[in-house]
Amino acid sequence: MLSERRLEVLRAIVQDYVGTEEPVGSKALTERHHLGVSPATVRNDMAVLEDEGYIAQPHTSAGRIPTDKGYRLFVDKMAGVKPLSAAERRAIQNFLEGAVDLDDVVARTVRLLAQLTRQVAVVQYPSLTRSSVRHVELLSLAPARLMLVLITDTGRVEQRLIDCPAPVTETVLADLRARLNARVVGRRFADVPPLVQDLPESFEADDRPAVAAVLSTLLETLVERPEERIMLGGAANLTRFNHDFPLTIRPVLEALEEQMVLLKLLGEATDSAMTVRIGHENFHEGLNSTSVVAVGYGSGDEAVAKLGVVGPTRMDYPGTMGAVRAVARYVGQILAES
Amino acid sequence: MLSERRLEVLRAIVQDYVGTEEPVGSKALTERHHLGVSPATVRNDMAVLEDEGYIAQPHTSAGRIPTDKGYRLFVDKMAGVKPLSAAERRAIQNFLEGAVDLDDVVARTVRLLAQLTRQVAVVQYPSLTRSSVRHVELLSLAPARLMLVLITDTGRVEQRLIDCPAPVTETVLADLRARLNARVVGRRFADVPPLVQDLPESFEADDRPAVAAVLSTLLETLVERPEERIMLGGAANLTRFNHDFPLTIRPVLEALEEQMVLLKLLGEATDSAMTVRIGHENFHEGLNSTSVVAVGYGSGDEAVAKLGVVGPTRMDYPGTMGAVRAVARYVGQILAES
DNA sequence: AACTGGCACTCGAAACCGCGGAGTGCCAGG
DNA sequence: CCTGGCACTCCGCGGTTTCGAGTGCCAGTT
Repeated sequence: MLSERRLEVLRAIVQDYVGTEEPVGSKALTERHHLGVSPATVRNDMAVLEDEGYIAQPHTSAGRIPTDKGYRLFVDKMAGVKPLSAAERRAIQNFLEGAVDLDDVVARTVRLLAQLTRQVAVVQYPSLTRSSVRHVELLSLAPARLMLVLITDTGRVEQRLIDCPAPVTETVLADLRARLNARVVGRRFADVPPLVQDLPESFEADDRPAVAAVLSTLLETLVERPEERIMLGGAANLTRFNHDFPLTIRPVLEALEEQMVLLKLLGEATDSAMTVRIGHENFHEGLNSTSVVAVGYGSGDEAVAKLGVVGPTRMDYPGTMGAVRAVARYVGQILAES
Repeated sequence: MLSERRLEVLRAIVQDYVGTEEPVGSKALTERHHLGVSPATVRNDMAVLEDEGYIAQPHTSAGRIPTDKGYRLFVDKMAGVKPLSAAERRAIQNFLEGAVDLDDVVARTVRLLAQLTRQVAVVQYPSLTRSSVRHVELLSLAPARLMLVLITDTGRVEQRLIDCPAPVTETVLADLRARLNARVVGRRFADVPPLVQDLPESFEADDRPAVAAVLSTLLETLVERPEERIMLGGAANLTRFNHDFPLTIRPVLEALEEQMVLLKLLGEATDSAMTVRIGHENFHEGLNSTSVVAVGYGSGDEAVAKLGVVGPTRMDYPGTMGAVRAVARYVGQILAES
């Protein structure tokens, strides 16, 4: 176990390094923080911290920088979540309230997060699988061609084209529309399948194939396509750090273009606890010197999607966590209102 | 006027520079291209080309690189549009045909363009203002709360919430829905306003405010919100060039995050001719060493939106133009089919 | 035992230097 | 009008030097 002062030294190192982006030495430490001990003592502490793997030297006789393990200890034991200022909160609220539809909410959220944290922001669209049906609409575009429009309680709209095996009359369509809505409105997506299974049987034999086609498309949309959409922004912030590396920015940009990677980045945890993944804790090569701060958000009590930021491991964790949490809350509010 | 051979020299310089990314000298030129003259002669030609402003030296006694003006002459007079190989065409077709909805079409198009050109791809969603109405749907979410869903012939779907001043009965709603569709389906957006102006008058006085609310939201969606959405991809390609400059990648990334800038980049020309804007021809600072190749695409004869790529001025213009044009065509086809 | 001042040592970053070579401009001759 | 030759320029590269921040260790103090 590390003594109290050693922890204090680690904290000081993290803070200084985050600020200056340069390895921090014993002398600078004692000057900028009043630790009440001499540089020599700090050096001894540093040697211990290094043995334990919390800090490292880029090369002999340079200052120390925190390791992933060091950052981990920092966020677990020492870093609070810095709340935002009142002004910031108001700005968030105002900015998000101007949104006209779901796309706009997500777009604004991304911008907001990127600006607030000065890092790359990632926002997942409210997931289909965790939300519920507000309305199902069926439109006839041509005699044997329908469009299915699905509206969720989070304001998301999905549409699908359906080619029917046979023409469908308006009356049948209206009938189907009414029954469908009666059964599924208000239901969670996952609960829908059993509720509509027997629907075709209540129609004339001639119409059953068409009804079946509609249902299969509906179920496909609801369940079988967990393809989640994601929006990201603030990529320009990648250039703020990384003075040394087009070398390191490259794989990050590549990773950020992969929807799958982004989804995994945000994590699959369904509860709304904030997760911080640091450096090598990220499974993905090329994200080994980045950290991800993510949290769920939702219109109600439960999270329907996640959002977060990815930045260099040397980030201001308390500040970033504060911003992420605050934005998630406000987005949740906005979604609940619409 | 430049002699035939001087043009040939310019072409050779452009091609070599695009390939090697290094200033090209007279000797290398005569070796790689059989110009039939000696290096000394080429040097004289180069001197002339430099006087005319088509090429420049990074510093005395270095090779030459093309200026923006040089590239301009190159694409105007010398560069054809390199057609894609049959294999590439097939790949495009296959890839785009897998799309399930408009979002997916756009997403796939962006990927495709980025991969094909190895540059940053920009695709504008089919514009609202230039497309026509396929269907208007009205849903009642609560007694005095409606949702308007608008489906365009390009498959785009817009939805809006409407708060009505008074509750609306289902019959009135059905009536309104039917009349609305009868009047506007198949119409271009711009033509809609006069067609619905007198609609409120045909309803009971009690319902007119609600009808008016619906109409105003509809018109707002059709006309007053020319906010276009844009998707981009392939940002990682920015790192392929620019070995020298995180300095130059920064402003580009920033510019690419501004929807407005992107829209202007694609240009406002409504016809489907391809535009190439080179270096300083771009109004925007920070895009001064990038070129933009853009072209309109559409489901029919007329362009409903644009797409293109942005890359370094030293790009393979014929190849890029070929890819952009081909992708635009196939996307047009796909949209027409859906 | 814990802390401190002192000291020799290490090693990267920056400055400096010299050189090779690609490329140029110019000129005189075909 | 083209060409070979020639002197010149300057960048890029590798090696050396210097400088200084920072370290580890030790002996001395509290």
